[in-house]
Amino acid sequence: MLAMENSDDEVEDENEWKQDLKDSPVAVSGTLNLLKTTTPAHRVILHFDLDCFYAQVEMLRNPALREVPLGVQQKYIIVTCNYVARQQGVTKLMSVTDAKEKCPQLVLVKGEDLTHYREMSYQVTDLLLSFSPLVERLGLDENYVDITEMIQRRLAHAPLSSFSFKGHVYNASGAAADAKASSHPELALGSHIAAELREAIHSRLGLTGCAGIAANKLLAKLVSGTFKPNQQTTLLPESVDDIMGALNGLRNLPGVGRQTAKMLQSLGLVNVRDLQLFPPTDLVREFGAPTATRLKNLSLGVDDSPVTRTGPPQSLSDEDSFKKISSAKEVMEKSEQLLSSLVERMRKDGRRPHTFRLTIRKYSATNKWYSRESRQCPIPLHIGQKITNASSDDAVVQLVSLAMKLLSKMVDTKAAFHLTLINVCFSNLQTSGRGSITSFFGHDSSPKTQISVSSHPDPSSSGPQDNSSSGGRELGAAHRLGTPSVTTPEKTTRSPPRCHTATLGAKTKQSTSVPSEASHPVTSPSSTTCQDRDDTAITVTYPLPPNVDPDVFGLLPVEIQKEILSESPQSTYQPRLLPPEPRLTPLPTSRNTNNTEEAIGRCDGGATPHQQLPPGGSTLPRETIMEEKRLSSDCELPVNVDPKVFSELPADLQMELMTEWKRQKPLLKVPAAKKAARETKGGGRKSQANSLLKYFKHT
DNA sequence: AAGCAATAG
DNA sequence: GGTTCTATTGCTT
Repeated sequence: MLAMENSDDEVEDENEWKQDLKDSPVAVSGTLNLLKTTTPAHRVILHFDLDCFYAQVEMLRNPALREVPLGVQQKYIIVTCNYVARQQGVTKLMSVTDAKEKCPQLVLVKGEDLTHYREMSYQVTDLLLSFSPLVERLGLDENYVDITEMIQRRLAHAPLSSFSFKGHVYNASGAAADAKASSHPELALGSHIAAELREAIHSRLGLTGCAGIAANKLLAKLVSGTFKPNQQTTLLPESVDDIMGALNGLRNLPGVGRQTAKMLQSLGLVNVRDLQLFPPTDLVREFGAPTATRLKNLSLGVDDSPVTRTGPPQSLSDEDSFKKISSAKEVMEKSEQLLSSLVERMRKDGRRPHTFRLTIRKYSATNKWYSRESRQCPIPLHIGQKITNASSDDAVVQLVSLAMKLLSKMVDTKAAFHLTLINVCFSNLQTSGRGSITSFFGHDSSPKTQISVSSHPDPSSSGPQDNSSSGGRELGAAHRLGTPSVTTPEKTTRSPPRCHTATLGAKTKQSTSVPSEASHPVTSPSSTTCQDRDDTAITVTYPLPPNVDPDVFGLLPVEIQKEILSESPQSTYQPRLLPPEPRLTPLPTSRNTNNTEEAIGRCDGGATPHQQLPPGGSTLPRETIMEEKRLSSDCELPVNVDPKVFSELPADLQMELMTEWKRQKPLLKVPAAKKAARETKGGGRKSQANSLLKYFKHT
């Protein structure tokens, strides 16, 4: 990007042009119209992860706990613990009995009530928001921050002199790292910004945490944990391959959960390298093009997903688990408890819920685990009003009766039943017409919206910005509705709420893009139609060189990928558009069924009973799968498609075609694969005589 | 819109 | 392994 600086005479070639368009509306207008401005630049993403969050909050509330081994307990589980306890062998999700065994002096505090954690969590987010508008929450204790703009601003009028890294650099020690600082000025600056944010969070909120600084969310998250308590790590592009390779199993890739890992394992894939090398066509067959592409990219450390601002929550729920509840009366009492607190939370939020859901977990020997079922319904207007308005024990009563109706749709209350969990949930939250809420969520009431740009006063180097100035974004405190601001040192001034975009009512998803007035004299307001944040469109990845499409990238031969990633000569790849290919007739599942037997138990010890694998060649032993790549792929082609011709097509096109052809494949497969795991679902429960209804006249 | 699965912390 | 108490997204009907 610096290279572009002196490129007055440099001709933008088509690819860069297009890339710019996709990359950043702002950069586009700047770049196109005045060549001088810094171009897209690499994104720099910060991942911030609070250290043993619940334990920290408890230690904050009671400082005496800092010196003792502390565990936060929910039911009979230690959900987290401080580092003193960890040194004694206590770990997360350990049972209380095990923990006490390991560490008899362990001090326990109850943590079922998340109120304090939630409040502190939002204070952290709010503090981060005061630095940059692009903050995405992940659970209560993690946040992503897109700090690209902050960096660009500093880079602009910066002491182009010495750059250095704050904190650790992945796979590079002090001296070597410093040498690299000048070749990665954005990341170097990013590391300083990370240090400032951590310091702000420490000094103002008293909390410590880890930060990861990298080119995308995936990498930032992965790197943030490399030095554990209260430290930070920056990942340089040349180390991407290292950090991906260092992952222990595919399960450690964010986005790959248990089920996906299982399916991958059934394909013979157990570590990241396996996935990197696995033939794209086979992956598409198993998962469909979009997921296949995502998985491939994840394995390579490629992630173009934007940091999406997290708004106020889209649902509020309260739940409790227990050994046994088996009577309608107990359900009512429990529901009332839960609803009382939920309604109170809802009232503080200020928005009005329009749908209500009841979720239960039934006990049964076969169905012992993980089956929740739920029923939901609209909330009648008169009940909705009572929630937000005056003290509404009234609302609670009505809601309990609603809950019982929903319950009767799931259990035969006349017969014996056994519940182990109840959850009540408000969703479809709408901001009430011009109320207090409007001012808080005002111009951005949609929970998730992407902000392309903010008109920043520029904090210029440190400290949160003065959010009372321009811009009309008073995001600070946006989430803590009703919570009388606690300890925010610099009280987040809820500035004159100018809800300019009077967007009440239906505002779903859209991108609000505000032209920047800051450093870029935006000149083509019209052309920039920066609504290119559309999910179906081609996505872009920043860590990749400017003219490489990430969707395609994942499908290139590995050598090429690595070459590209190592910043070697530009690939000659040109993004392809779909040719007017005439619709080919779908392959009528002429599946040459698995030409193989099982070979199931492969791949590491097979202690676990592998459920039988999905049909279609995936049951091959791993080596076979690897070797067989090409062959297996063309036997899937429709009869009227020449395999050779097909193989010549660009990989992304292959994927799209294949998805169309076997539109059903993944569909059939997935259920098949999960069948075993989930077959336990008991006999269907039919909605039953509403014996209970008579007790609730309702209205 | 409803219900559920998958993922995550 | 599916604990606890949430919350989000996407698929399917």
